[in-house]
Amino acid sequence: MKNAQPEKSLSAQIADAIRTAIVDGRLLVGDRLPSEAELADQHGVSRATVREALKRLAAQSLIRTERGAFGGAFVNHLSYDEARAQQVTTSTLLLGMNAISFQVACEARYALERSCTALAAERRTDALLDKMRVEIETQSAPDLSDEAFCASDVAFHRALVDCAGNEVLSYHLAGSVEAMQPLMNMITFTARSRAEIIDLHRAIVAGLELRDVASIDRALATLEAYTITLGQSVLKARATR
Amino acid sequence: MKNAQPEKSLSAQIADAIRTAIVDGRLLVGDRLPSEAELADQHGVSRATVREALKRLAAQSLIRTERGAFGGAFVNHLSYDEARAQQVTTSTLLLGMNAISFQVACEARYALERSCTALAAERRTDALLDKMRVEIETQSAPDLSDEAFCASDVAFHRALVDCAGNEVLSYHLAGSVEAMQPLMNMITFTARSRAEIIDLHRAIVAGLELRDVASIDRALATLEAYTITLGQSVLKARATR
DNA sequence: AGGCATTTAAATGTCTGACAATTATTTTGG
DNA sequence: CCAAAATAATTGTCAGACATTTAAATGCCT
Repeated sequence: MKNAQPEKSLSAQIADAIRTAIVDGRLLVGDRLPSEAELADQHGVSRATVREALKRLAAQSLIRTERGAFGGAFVNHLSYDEARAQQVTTSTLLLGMNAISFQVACEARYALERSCTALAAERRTDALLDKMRVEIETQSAPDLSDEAFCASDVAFHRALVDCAGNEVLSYHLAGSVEAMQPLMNMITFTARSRAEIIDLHRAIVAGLELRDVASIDRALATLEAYTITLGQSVLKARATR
Repeated sequence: MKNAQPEKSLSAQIADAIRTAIVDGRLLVGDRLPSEAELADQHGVSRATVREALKRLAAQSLIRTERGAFGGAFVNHLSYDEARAQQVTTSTLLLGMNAISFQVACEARYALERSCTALAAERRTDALLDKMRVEIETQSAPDLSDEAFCASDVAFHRALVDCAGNEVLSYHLAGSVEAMQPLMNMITFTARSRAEIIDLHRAIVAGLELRDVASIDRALATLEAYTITLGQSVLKARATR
């Protein structure tokens, strides 16, 4: 069994040691780490090296630091929002760097989204349905920018996954769908295509209201097919330009 | 519009600036950043501060550093494996810290997994089916440790999502499912329960072979219900102990 | 005793300058 | 022409210093 990285930098090694302690539960949420000076002593390195290690952990939101007396580095309580923000950053970058075709991205997005329809139909609340109706209203504004339309679209689908009433599922789905948004944004929406999309959004809300899973799935499938068509026409237009 | 963090540390600000440049595409994969000394000059800070900023970015796999002449910090090509590893770290920690009930985790896991069944049935390859059969064989070994059984279970489900033949979907699903494994591991498997699970795995493979989506979904639903039952009995045993 | 201002101490944030270690390139020597 | 040695650029690490922040301790006045 060989070591994967025989000689990582000291700051990376120290970061790994602390990270492992956190993941394994030897350090609990809210625990305070020793001061930088103490850590430097314990590991036999300089304070600068310890600080680089701590910054690595801070970048992963594993710890937070507070200044002043009785400050220091504390094991952070990772919130759903923080975790999702990180997931979105990583995933967005990954997708942006790997020449993903629009069709593959679209297929993945709607496949993921369909995973919550059964639970969403069962558990949808009036508050979330209202939220979705409000977003549909927003999307219907004739002078809305493409950017704002997309933002409202994300909010709409976010509400849809929240309908499933499972916070873990919401976290994963919202992160995944949000990360794909830059790829989805390749499309420019005409008034006509916006109207089509809004109609499908209405169908989704109606399906949720009636707890009719099949109709929601049909609407999502139609939305997927329509989005792919739009994407292809955009690509074709670019190619012949 | 107020600034969220009016005064972040300089190293955090510099890290943000570089991160934004990467995400926005002003820095491309493979590009070399200026040397630490140059960055220090450009931002009017010391080299130590720049180094802390770079370590933050390295922790997110956004850059990699090479030593020596013509070394430096390079914009990293994020691979699916690296991205998934990070996603799993973050998600695992999030789920471990937030008192997620076993039932909620289980429900989310199988909901996500079901999102790929239709595509998987359509596109499954013989190679992946064989892989799944091999894992079933592994799981059938009578002297297998719980740990090894779980590892093989993960590999089996990983192959299932790969059947969908969509790399983006594989990335999201594999990461999500893997992150939930520690929660799933609360269960200790008896010989009897292992046999039940293996039967359901066989049913999944058979369903894929016949491209029978409904039977795969049934098997997954049964697996979900059975897993939740197992989890509840474990919890009950602990409570009365 | 109680409240307010000041001091103090502990910690992180930053800077400076130095040296070690690494590595591609260049030079040198045969 | 090729191999060995010198070179230069760059990151990794260290030591020490000072600035800044913040909670607690202290002291003073009412």
